[in-house]
Amino acid sequence: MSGRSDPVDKILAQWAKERPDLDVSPMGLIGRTTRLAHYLRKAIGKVFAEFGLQPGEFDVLATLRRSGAPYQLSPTELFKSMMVSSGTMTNRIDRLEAMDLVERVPDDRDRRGTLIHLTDKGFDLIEVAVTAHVSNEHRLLDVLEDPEKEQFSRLLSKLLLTFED
Amino acid sequence: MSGRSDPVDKILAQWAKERPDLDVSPMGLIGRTTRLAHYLRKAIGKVFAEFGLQPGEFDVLATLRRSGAPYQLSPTELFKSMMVSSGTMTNRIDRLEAMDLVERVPDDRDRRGTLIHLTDKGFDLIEVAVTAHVSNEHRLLDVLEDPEKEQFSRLLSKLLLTFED
DNA sequence: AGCACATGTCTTGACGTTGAGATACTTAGT
DNA sequence: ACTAAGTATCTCAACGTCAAGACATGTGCT
Repeated sequence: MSGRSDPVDKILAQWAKERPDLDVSPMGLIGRTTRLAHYLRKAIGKVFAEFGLQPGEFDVLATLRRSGAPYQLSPTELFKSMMVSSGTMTNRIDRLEAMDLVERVPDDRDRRGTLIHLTDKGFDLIEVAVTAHVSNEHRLLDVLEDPEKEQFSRLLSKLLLTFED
Repeated sequence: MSGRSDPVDKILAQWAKERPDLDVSPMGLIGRTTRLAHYLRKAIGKVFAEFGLQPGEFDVLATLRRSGAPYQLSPTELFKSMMVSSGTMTNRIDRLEAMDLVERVPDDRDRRGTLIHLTDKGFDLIEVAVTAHVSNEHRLLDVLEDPEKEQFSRLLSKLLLTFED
């Protein structure tokens, strides 16, 4: 059988009673996904806060870090990879620059462009922050067995691919 | 094997190269979840917009509708069930009231309280909006086989329950 | 070369949400 | 009855995000 009931089950039961003409089963899957994302975001954000970072700021530093040496990307590469608007990225970079975690350097190849470069201070910070973050993520997924995690990822990926095209 | 690769796989590969000391596998599951939630939110919001509603406004109307006759709940019941702050709920109710979709009525049993009541206009609107919404949700999950949906829901629920306590 | 269109970044105003606090009312204990 | 703590709702300032547009530079076509 399926496990204990969660709040989403109650919602589905209400709809079944009020609108028996509708098959509201997709609400279960979608509602749980958005709800889970909400909790994950919150739990993960707590760790970021310990390092004085907001989620969006962490994302920028992490993206620069994992891009490898020389740890710099253009604002456009950054905002496209994290699905936010260009204006949002400008603001994030402004804040990170004020904290001396990144710096704007002119792009020699394209005089319209700027490259966002991780400073030494930014590198050191994201290095420890990522370690704590990943450890936290392990903890959050602790209830799932390894095969469950794999299956979960497979299903997520299958659905995700219908959007990423 | 697992299906085609998605953008999250690229992120994991980058981390594997840059930080081989870390087991970043939870990033895969969590990253896909938040990413999926982002796309779902966007795709679902389009349908709401067709009815002149924002996601949060739709949520309020839908919660009132599925609560059954007499279609009224207190602001506190509303904001707690949808995990937003009380201030957010005040704003949403203000907007819905300006559209004549809900009305504030005094609570006889508790003079501090107010009950948010779905107007006839609000009822008629959410009735058609929910129908369109559910149909849209079916479409969004079309790629998944029925057993996959069940498994997906089970895994989501298992993880979700670790937060809802 | 010259011109039209595309691209990169930043600016601006508006929006929804948050969290802290204010106010009014209720409940429970003495 | 009275008081202290709790509850319900709203207010307010701050914040991050977005969408549209401005401006500068780059690219491709004739």
